[in-house]
Amino acid sequence: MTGTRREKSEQTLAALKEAARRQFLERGYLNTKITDITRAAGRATGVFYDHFASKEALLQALLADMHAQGDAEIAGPDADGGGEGGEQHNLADRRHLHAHLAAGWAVMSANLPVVAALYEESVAAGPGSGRAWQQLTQSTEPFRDHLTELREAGHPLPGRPELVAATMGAMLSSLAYALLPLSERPYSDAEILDTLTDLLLHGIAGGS
Amino acid sequence: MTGTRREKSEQTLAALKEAARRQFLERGYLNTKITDITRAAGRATGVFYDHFASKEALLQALLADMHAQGDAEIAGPDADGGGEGGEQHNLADRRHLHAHLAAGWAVMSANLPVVAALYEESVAAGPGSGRAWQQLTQSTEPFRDHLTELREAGHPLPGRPELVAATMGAMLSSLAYALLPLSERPYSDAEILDTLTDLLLHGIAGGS
DNA sequence: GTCTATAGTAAGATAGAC
DNA sequence: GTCTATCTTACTATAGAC
Repeated sequence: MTGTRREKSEQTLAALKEAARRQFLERGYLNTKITDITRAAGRATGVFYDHFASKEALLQALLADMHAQGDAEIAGPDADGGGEGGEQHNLADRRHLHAHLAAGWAVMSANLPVVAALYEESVAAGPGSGRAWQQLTQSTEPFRDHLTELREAGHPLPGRPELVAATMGAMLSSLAYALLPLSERPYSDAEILDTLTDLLLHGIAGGS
Repeated sequence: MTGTRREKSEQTLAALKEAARRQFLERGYLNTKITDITRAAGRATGVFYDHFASKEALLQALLADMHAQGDAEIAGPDADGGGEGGEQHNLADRRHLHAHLAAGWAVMSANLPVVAALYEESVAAGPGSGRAWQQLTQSTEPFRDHLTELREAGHPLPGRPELVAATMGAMLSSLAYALLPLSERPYSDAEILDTLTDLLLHGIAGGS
């Protein structure tokens, strides 16, 4: 019974999504046309609109899939398996900071087509739109909260938590967009994460 | 004698460029159509092609203007007025680092329409193109050189100079694109620069 | 040099057959 | 549900008058 209408539809839906992910990564989200997706999925052009209202709607669906998949927040590994409930997250602790950065990096790495597409979308909205700043503050909320705790615990910070968090996020996402898609990557994930951790923890002056 | 053909042409050229800058900032480079530019300049559509072959060519012209204007390198204030020739640039010194960041920030601020447009262009090229990484390494060459010197002088760094430089550049440019165009800016330039300086110098742990 | 008018192109979106 | 064929729109780019 692989031939019911329902099943065929789901197969097509999945094929479209998978094709879109591939195209978004290869051509970029902005450059990908509806026909690129249907062709890559081996379907006719018209089929697209039986499943999605637009390319933007498709991206939102992919985003929902990503969230449903559990890799919830871009910088919030708080729900990691085995983590004790009330455990303190001290960002000033090297292990914790490294874990946070690694988690964010892993999420972006695993969902690169979607993450990169969202990034392109927010940039394409134009400077005046304010979407870049909006997305930055939204996606770094977990960072900001941890930094606020840190400050309230008496730890001095280089600036207001929201600004520091946004700065860290700008660094992470921008670097991920530049480095992760490369076929010949000049640095390993481990080296990047170590460098980011040390830079954020002790700065240039602090050394490794 | 304000009516020679030559003069009229130059006026139109200038009007087109100025209109383009305004439109790039308001609508974003990618969203700006040729007709948006000519309309904003108060000229007919066809005129555009008498001066530029395409929107990309126009952007290159604006970039050339920016360079010609003297604000040469995005992070190289080495040619600052009054600077002694052989003066050492120690990035690990707070004043020097702050000056470098401030110079880069000022260039971006003064040429925001062009800088933002180039940023949009490199992102729109798509992840697979590698243009994002290319632009990042290119624009942070001065940073990299200074960091290399620092390392050779025995100063420990959080990672390889090129990677650290690219990371700093990613932070700067991404933050500038998000914050500078906002009509109601949540942070002053001074606060941003102080925060960036302290973060890069001593990290989260170091405090201000 | 600049204008108006229009040709050309590419992509989004839909209608109706199967 | 999916296909082919087509309509529509928006923009780029050019031609020719002034």
